[in-house]
Amino acid sequence: MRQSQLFTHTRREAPRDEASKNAQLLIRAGYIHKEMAGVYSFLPLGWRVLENIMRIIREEMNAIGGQEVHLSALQSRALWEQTDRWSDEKVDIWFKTTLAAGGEVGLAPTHEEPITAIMREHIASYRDLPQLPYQIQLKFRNELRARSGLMRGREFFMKDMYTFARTEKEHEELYERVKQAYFTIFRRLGLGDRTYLTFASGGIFSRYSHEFQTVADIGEDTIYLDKTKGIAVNKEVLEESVLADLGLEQDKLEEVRAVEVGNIFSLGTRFSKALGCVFKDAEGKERHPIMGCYGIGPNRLMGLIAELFADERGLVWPKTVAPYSAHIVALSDEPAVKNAAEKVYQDLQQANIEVCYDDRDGVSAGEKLSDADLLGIPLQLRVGMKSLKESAVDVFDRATGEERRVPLTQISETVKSAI
RNA sequence: CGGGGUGUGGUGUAAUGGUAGCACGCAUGCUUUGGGUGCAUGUAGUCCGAGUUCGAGUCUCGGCACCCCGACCA
Repeated sequence: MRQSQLFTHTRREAPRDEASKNAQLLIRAGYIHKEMAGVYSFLPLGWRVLENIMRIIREEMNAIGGQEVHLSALQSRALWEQTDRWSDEKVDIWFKTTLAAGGEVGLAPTHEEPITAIMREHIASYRDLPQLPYQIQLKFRNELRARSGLMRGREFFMKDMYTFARTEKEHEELYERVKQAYFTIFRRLGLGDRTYLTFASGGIFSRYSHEFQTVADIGEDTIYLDKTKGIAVNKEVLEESVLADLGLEQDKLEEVRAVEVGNIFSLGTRFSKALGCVFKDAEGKERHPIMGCYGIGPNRLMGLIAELFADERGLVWPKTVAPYSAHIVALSDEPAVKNAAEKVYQDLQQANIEVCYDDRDGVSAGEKLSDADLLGIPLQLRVGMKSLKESAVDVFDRATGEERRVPLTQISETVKSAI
C-alpha cells in the first residue's frame, strides 16, 4: 500500500465527542469513523485489523471442527415468539421495524433461534451429530447507553458458535474443546498472559457460564482473580458457596477490572425443545440436542488491543493483528532516498510481506515519523541519507523502541524473521 | 431509564446581547529535507425550529445530537 494513495489522513487532535482512548486513537489514526453513538465504520486500515482478528478466530474455530455459516440479520417475529424472546419485556435491546408488506421483523441481537431452526431441518439422526456451526456477523443491540468507543456498541461483529450434542457428556467435551480454542485465540491476539477464565452466572441450565476476562483498567467488569490457579470469579456471583465450590479462598483473591472478551454458555435443551429440533438416537428414540453457545466480539477486541498497548505516541499493534507488518518511511524527497525506499518496497512485496510505504512527497521527516508512530505498524523501515551512506536502512521496533541499522541487502530476511 | 454536561469552518478552540477570531488542516507559491520547517496568499463556520430584542453564537421555549456517572448488560 502506497500511503500517498490511502484516502484516510491522520489528525493531530481527537474529536471532542469521543472520550475513550481507543476511539480517540483509532479516529486520529484514520482507522475508524464514528457514524453515531455506539456505531462505527471501519476504514481501510481499521478493516485490515478487524479482518486479522476475525481471521485468527476463524482459523481456530475451523481447527476444532467448526463450520462457518452466515445467518440473516433480519429475523421473523414468529420464530422468536416460539422461544418467548420477542417481547420487549423479555429482551429489551431489540431493534424492530415493520415490513412494507406487513408484519414485524427484528435485527438479530444473537442467533440461537435461527440456527436452531435451521439445524431442525438438517438434523434427523444421531449420525448427524455433533455439529459446531458458527458465524462472524453483525449483531444489533439497542443499548440504552453505548460507551467506551468500540467496547460497547449498538452494532458490532460477533463470532457466535453454537454446538449441538447428543449427550450431556458429549456437550461437555465440545464445551471444553471450544474453551481451549478460546485460550489459543487470545494468546494469538497477544492477550494470553492477562486473560483469565472467569466463572459467571450460568443461567438456567448450568451453575456457571464461563467468561474470558482480560485484565485492563478500562474494563466494565470487576473480577476476583486467583493468579496461582489462573482462574477468576465475576463479582456478580461472588459468594461463599461459590468460592467453596471452586476451591478458592477469599483472602487469596485479587480484585481487578477486566474486559469480557468472550463468553461461553451451556444452553441445555432450552432452544432445541422450544423449536422442536430433534434427532433419533441409536434406539430410534427422539431426543433434543444439548446446546452450547460461544461468543467473541471482534470490535471489542480491537478496541481493547488498541487501548491496552498504545503509548503516548499512538497505537502499537501486536504483529498478529497489525494492518501491515512493516512501514517504509522515506525520510526525504531526494531521489536517492525515494529510489532506495521504492526498491525496499518492491523487495518486500515480492517476499509476500504486507507492507505500507509512506511515499508522500512534500511531507517532512518529522511528520512522517509521527504519523508512523500513530499508526502503530510493528516495524518502521526508516530510509534516509544517514543510513543510505552505509547502504542501510534503520529498522525501528514500534513496541520496544529499539532501532538498528540493517544493510539493504538483508532487509527482506530481517523483516521476515521479525514477523 | 434517573442525574450531570456539551453543541461555533474538515479538526481543536475563542468571542459583556453589538463587525464571528485563532490554531491545525486543505489549496497555491517560495523555503526546508532524519522527529509535526518557516513565510506569504487563499479556503471554510454559530446543530435544527420558534420566540424576546433595534440587534442573538450568547437570553427563553421546543426538538435533535453527542459525552460522562449511575441503572441495565440471558
